[in-house]
Amino acid sequence: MSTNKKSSTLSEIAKIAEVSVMTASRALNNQPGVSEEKRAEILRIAEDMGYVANRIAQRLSGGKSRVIGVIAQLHTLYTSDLVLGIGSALRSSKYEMLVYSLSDTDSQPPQAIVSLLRQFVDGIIVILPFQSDYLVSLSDADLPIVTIDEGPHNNFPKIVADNYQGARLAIQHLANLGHRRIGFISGNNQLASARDREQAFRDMQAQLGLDTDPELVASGNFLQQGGFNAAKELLRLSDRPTAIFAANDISAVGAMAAIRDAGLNVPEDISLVGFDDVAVASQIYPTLTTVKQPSAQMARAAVNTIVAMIAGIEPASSIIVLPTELVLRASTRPLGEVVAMPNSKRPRHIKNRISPAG
Amino acid sequence: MSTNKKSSTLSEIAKIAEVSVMTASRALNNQPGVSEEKRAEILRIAEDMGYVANRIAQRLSGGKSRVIGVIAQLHTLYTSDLVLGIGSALRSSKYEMLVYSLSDTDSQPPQAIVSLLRQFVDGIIVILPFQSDYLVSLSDADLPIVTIDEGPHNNFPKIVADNYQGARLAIQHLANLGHRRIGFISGNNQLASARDREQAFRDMQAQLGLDTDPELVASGNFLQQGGFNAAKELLRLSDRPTAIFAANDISAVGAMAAIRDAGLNVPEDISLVGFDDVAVASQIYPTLTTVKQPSAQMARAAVNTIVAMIAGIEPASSIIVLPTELVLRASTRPLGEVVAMPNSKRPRHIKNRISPAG
DNA sequence: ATGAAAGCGCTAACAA
DNA sequence: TTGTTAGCGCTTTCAT
Repeated sequence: MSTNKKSSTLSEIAKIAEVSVMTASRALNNQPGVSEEKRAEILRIAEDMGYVANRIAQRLSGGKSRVIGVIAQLHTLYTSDLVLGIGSALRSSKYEMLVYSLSDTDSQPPQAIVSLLRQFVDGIIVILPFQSDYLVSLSDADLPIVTIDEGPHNNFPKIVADNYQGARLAIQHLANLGHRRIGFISGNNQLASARDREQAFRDMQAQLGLDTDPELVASGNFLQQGGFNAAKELLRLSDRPTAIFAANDISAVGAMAAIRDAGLNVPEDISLVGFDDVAVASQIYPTLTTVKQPSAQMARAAVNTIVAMIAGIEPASSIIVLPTELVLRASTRPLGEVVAMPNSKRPRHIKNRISPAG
Repeated sequence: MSTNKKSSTLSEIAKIAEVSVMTASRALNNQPGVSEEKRAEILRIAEDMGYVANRIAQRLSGGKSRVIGVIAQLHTLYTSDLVLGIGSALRSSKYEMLVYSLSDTDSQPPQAIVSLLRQFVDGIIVILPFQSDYLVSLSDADLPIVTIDEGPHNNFPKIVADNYQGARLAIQHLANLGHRRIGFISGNNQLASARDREQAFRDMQAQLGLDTDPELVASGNFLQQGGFNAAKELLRLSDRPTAIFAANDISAVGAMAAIRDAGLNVPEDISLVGFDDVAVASQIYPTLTTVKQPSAQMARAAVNTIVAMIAGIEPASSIIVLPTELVLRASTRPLGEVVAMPNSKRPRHIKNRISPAG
């Protein structure tokens, strides 16, 4: 089929086709100004020689590289999901994706990377880490940027999940099950998502007439250890909560460990709800009731937005909010329901069996 | 500080310093042929103007981009760990990392990406997916390539974990606990790692005089669902195994679900061991005894190798094998040991009624 | 020690 | 419709 010798150049193609480089360029880029015969001929030759345009050169000469840069903290499960989603959304476009992974200690990319990306890519999708101040250093560029999630100093178009509504669903669910004393494990409040979830919790406390002791809010950090510590605190309360809502799934995993550590069971003694619906939520035991972020849709929205911006179309709205959804699993149950517990099987009040698939 | 206007160019720096572009280039690249005064002067100005070299241009003109490409399947937990490790290993070097994420359906990158990377990066680290045939299309390039894990058609320097030894450790551990009837859930046998682990299992069966019924080997695929199905098979055996060794952690997670589904408990009824030591291994309940892959070391070795190759140093050995290690957790226990179950540890039997709030 | 010239592979802008 | 001329920002080679 195609000889894969040394990645031929445009001028080689042009020479063989006996046309100028520009004609070859136009033909290959589907631009007008080439006769159909020549175009076909050139395309054939290019195909034949396995020609692949050099994006570096294209970019340097003022063109597009057709590469989208993604900046993300890959060690965060939820962020990984988003990156995967962006990847597949991009696959149906003519763009490729290259990812820069923030280290877990760095909360912002080194200047070198920012410049590198700016030089090379046509647009950047940033999945916001805890700190996003560095974004301002990008803002004067003519490079399209879209962010997922919202942080301070963020003037770019953003894609967010409806965190507030999602958290409301979670609390409502617990309230429906009869819980009135619900603990909350907060996230990292530098992130709007964390603040929204907490606000929803507080609003629902008032709205539904739940217990409102301040000690019912324990501060976490979106990490497992933080969830563990926060849950420990909640369990130490003289009148401990009958349910806990953790600001994300990983915190909930930590909380579950703390609950077990205290000799209690989920959901018999304490119902537990997370947020995100990352893979581990359906892998742990009991499986975790959680609020699903629409990460695939968010990824697609981010891709659509950035592609439009690259095409010169300003996004209609500077913020797109996507709906969240409650996923019922086995970590919640009605308060006070008396259950017979067979030795061999855990009681299951929710029909969801353990799903083997992630 | 540094004005961040429009990313100044070499010629601007040169003009201000009143030298030629070449002199500026030499100064900034630490090359000989510049007087110390001029060098200092130029460096100062560059610093001052926030000059950042354009790697695209550097690369196009035959230089290095100082970027390492990584090709990986990010949706695999273990692979993610490796990528993170590569990132941090690289952080202490002058290289940056850009990741291309294979989709879970594609097992090889599109030609476009391969060309793109070849044009842009100084070297590529490939974390092998199940199929790696595409590697051959790279082999005639003068681009340094290192792979992690081993697949077919792989003539590049490779970094691997000692899968064989690790699996031996796992089986030995189970045998030490008294298990004689051990089931095995295989991985994807296109991968050498999967084959090595299975071989170790078979060798140990013979060596330790364990039960060797062929039905004790159930075929999985390194995925959760595969582990689930395989475990189901093993549990259906009339004389079912007392312990199961899964070829990776995700399979083990699936197996654990299957075991619970059958009304059995880990580790009381069945001991379970995984492989990899990904995050979920310590997040599930009970925590999973597993064989830890030295992913940080592997990442570092890959980085060292690729950096050396870029510098023109051929690696001493074409394969580097790093040791694995058994991590003891809660999913294994001595066969037949009668355990008293303290109320606080065995959740199933306790019944902490919660008084209604109010 | 310094600089001028040429070119990497491509694409805008302008001729013909 | 086609080709020519620049030039992206840098580095190599070859002068000086």
